Amino acid sequence: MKIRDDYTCPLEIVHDIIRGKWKTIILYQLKEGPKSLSQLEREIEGISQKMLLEQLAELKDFGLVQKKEFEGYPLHVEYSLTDRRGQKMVEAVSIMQMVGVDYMIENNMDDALINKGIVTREQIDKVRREQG
Amino acid sequence: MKIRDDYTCPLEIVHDIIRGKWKTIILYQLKEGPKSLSQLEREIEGISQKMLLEQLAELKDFGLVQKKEFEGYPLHVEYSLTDRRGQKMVEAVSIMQMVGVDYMIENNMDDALINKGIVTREQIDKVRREQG
DNA sequence: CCGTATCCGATCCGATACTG
DNA sequence: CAGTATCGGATCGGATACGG
Repeated sequence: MKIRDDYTCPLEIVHDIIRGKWKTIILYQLKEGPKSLSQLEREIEGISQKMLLEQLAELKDFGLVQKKEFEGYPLHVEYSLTDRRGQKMVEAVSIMQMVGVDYMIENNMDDALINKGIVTREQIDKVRREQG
Repeated sequence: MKIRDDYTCPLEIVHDIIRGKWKTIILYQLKEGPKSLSQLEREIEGISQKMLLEQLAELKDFGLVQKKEFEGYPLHVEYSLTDRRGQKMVEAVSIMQMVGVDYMIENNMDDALINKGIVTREQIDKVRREQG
């Protein structure tokens, strides 16, 4: 994915960014704070190093993620959300997360949610009562 | 794009939905209210009927969009956001829109924004002063 | 006006091998 | 640990034609 330079609609460009397979998950992981490449690689199940690096580079180009490199060996870098756009974008991602939870509850995928500690049985029951 | 049935992470599924080329724009258009197919086709520049129908079907499968069919000729249908998930998702899309605007302003793509009536010169100047 | 089917090039992404 | 390069299959999306 290459960021063009002739966008006429803001959504177009954001969408070009978000469509990569791993971007939302990466942003969501970085919500917890700065992380190293290997850390992200461990925490994001199924991602390859190549993909991770590619997606991070694009997020950086778009000003959602910034990179800090430390001197010395072993090499160490830290990726984190940018103050303005990165943080803002994570707000959107967080809402999308809620929408996903809603869908999973409605379609009886509760177990996966509970196993991952994303919600508790009690919260699901509450939502169920509200939905009817 | 097919919605799987073995998701373990809410973001995964939302991302599967959002990655299609036109979904965010369709959702954003529907924010204004129910619209017919042909109306959407006219308003979304560059989209083909095939794509529009495909994406609408997926949005419907995921419970973001609902469809209402009217009797008689000429045929008429109305697509609209669903009350809970559709409306919620558009909140996320709106935030993404803001992020896109931010990017375009920072990268001197003001003209496109102003031409489309998305923001005014004054608003941009204000943002510029805040950003420095 | 609304919807389905097919064909085909563009792109995405995973695996793998290699460098500083 | 962090990053680059390449290759090939899978998927996506545009064009086009056809049907209710």
